[in-house]
Amino acid sequence: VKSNKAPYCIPMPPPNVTGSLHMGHALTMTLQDILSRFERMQGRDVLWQPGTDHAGIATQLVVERLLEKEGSSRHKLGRENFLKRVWEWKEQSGNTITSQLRRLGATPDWERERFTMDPDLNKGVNKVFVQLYNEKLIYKDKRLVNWDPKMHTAVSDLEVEQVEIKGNMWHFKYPIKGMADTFITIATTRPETMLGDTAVAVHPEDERYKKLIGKMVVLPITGREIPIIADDYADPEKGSGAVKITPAHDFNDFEVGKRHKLPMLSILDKDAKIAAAEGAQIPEAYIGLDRFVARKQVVAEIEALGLLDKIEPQVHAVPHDEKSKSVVLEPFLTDQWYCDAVTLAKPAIEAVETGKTQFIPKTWEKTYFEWMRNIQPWCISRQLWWGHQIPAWYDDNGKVFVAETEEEAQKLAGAGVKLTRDPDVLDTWFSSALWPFSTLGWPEKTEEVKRYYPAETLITGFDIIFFWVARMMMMGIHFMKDVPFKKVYIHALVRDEKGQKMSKTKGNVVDPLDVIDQYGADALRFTMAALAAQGRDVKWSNSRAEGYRNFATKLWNASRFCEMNGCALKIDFKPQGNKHTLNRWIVSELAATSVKVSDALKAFRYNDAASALYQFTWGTFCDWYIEFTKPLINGSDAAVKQETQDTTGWVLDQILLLLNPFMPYLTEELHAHLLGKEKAGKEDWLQTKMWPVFDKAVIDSKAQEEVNWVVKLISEIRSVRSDMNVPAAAQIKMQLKGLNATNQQRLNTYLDIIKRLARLSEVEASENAAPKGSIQTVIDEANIILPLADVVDIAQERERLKKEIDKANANIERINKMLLNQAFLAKAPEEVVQEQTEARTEAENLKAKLSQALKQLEAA
RNA sequence: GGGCGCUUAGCUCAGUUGGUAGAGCAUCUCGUUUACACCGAGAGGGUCGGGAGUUCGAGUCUCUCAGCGCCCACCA
Repeated sequence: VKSNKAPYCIPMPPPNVTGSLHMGHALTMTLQDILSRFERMQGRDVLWQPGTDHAGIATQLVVERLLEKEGSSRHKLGRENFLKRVWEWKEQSGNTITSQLRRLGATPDWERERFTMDPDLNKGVNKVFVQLYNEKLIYKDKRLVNWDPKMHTAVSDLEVEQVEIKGNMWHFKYPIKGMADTFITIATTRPETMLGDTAVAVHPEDERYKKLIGKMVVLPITGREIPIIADDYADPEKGSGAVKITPAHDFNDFEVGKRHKLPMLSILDKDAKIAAAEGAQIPEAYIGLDRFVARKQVVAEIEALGLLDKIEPQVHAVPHDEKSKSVVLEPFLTDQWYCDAVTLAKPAIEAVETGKTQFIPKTWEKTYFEWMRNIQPWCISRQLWWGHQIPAWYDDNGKVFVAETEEEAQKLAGAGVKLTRDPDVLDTWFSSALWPFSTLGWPEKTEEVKRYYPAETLITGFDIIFFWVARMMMMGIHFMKDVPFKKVYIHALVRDEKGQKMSKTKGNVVDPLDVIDQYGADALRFTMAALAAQGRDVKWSNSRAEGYRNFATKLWNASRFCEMNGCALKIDFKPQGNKHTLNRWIVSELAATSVKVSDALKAFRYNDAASALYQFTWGTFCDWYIEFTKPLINGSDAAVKQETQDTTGWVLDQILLLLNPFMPYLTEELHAHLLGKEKAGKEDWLQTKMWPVFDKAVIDSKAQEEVNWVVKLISEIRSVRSDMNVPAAAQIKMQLKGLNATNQQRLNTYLDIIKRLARLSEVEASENAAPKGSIQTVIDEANIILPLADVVDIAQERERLKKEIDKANANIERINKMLLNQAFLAKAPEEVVQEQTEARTEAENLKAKLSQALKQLEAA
């Protein structure tokens, strides 16, 4: 704790221990690292809190597969040994991801690394559970859950993926008791569930069935009698208008069943095989059949009974487990622990409404609200072994005692009462929900809790807004009486170049480690920043990465240039002391860039920050400044030479500083180099330096104007030369006609530079008429005349001038359309009118000069 | 069914209060200059998905149509 600095906390979304670095990590961690480094350079006491998540199901699956290969299983091992095995695996392989993060250059506070199943974090989990239980915000309930018949566990609604499957709609005729040859037809996509039907529902207003309400149906196969009930749920428009009700195997039917107090017959076991349910009267032949086998069996028997009305092929959505994909989940009636999310969500919604927590971009708040306002009870128990075992104990009568430890539970139950612990574990997201404070040592009253809660910023992907962000909000507010973070920056997901989600099955996965091998970690990071515009997705592009690798090389070469030309870094260099315009200019441009970059980062506009740095470094510094100053460095004016060398070295170092959050490896290396050291000591590290803030005095707008004119002149000459196919090697003459005093002065000052960069042999400012066979162009008030009598192609020059004149004409016309419009003059702001008027004058001036040049050409 | 978003140069994308459309890559031309060919100089290329509206003025605001994508819910 560096107590003299303002704290800045950013909790790292803990990657799964099972994971290895993928592009999504590379993106999110890069963005977090850039921000962490940036804030550190602002002098903040930054805590970027790292750690890993135990990832219940995922990890258990990994180890179970391992066991399977060994011919063993978790059941053979038993719970205790199995857990031992998982821990062993975690010790060996669990830090793969964190070491990969180091390769990426991520700099969280590694010494504070936490794991969601660390002892102190477990303590927090138990405390939260017990308190919520005592507040009646956690309770046990028998409801339908999505059941995974392979893993034998409840699965979160959020982890259910609806997959479109080609199936059938079977229409069955159910006979009505006491009415010979009268049937009521129902339709179903899951015939086997009919064994558990406990009613048939029709709409109360449905004329077709009104008279049947209250009658009994004799359920085929089982012979059970079930009532025909009236319920709004039955939609007369759908199917036959009559619907079978299977409360224990369908979420809607469950609600209907509750309304009508229907029996709930659970006819499947944990493996989703048909099981004998009390009172269900399922024939012996069905018991133990797999659900899909039973389906065929039921259909066959119904058909044999002559009760099959028809079969229609139909595509319908079937719930699958998001992770394993292959497993069809089953609505299953079980006892589970629930958390009263409805209650907890209220203040969490309010916190975002009042702006205590802000989403960036703001549009994600809608997503958050949408879910939070319709939130369902959160099923927090899982029938797994790997995770936080629920701190609840039962006596022989099934009475439950919830306490943080077994001793306390025993106290509650009374001495001598034999207690058995609830075997279930908590949903992984339960412990992740506590991450912003559990990692700081809560429930202990630590310095860190006081200092770093709430966090300033959370950076994460939109895919876990519900899973994680929302839950942290609920738990944070409930237990800490304050939001867990003030800002949530939601970034997109990384997709491939075609916008497809990366997946192993599609084979379009880009491995960030391969990218690092190929282009370097710095290039990967810079690319991520450059691609991270606040849109929906980040499409990975190898060509972009290649471009930024080139950028790194460019910077490296610039540094080499500095070294070769005596441009060293002087620690006490003061840019405001510069005298030469070029040096004053580059410092001004640098200052402007620095502001752009920090403004962009403060607004999470990483791409803007990246492009400002790219442009300044490559365009302004390398392409112009270094080229401009070569003559100065090789020149005879010792004072100017020294100042230029010092400025060059210093600006390069400032670039390294600004670029350090993005490209930490290269910039540190070059910085050390600039200091003349093989390897820099800690005290020299850029990441410990302050972000440059420039005095306004350093910005010299006159210098900027002046140099911009020179740039424009050179560009103009180069463009014409190229257009007219003047050989690059040819040194030609130039005459400037009509030059005003200011620019004449500038011309003299930069004569050498202009000659060098525009490949000119002689330059003169004179009012003489353009010699025959010249090519001409215009810069502001002056004509640029390049006499090339022997080389120039008159016809080509004529074409070129005409084209330029056309352009000027079009421009004038466009502006006239505005300026001759009374409504525009009346309603547009004065400054816009002014602007356009000036633009017109300029364009007319240009046109006049070009036309004159054309006339001269024709005359010659 | 409800919600969100996207459609801008050949490709991938920027474009923050409405005021003459930008970048990288790709393409084409030319390369003198010992920091750099992972380079330098120059050029071409867009009626901003279609239509309507608001406005003096729309890539930018509103409506509408079309195509694409995502999320949630449902599917007897």
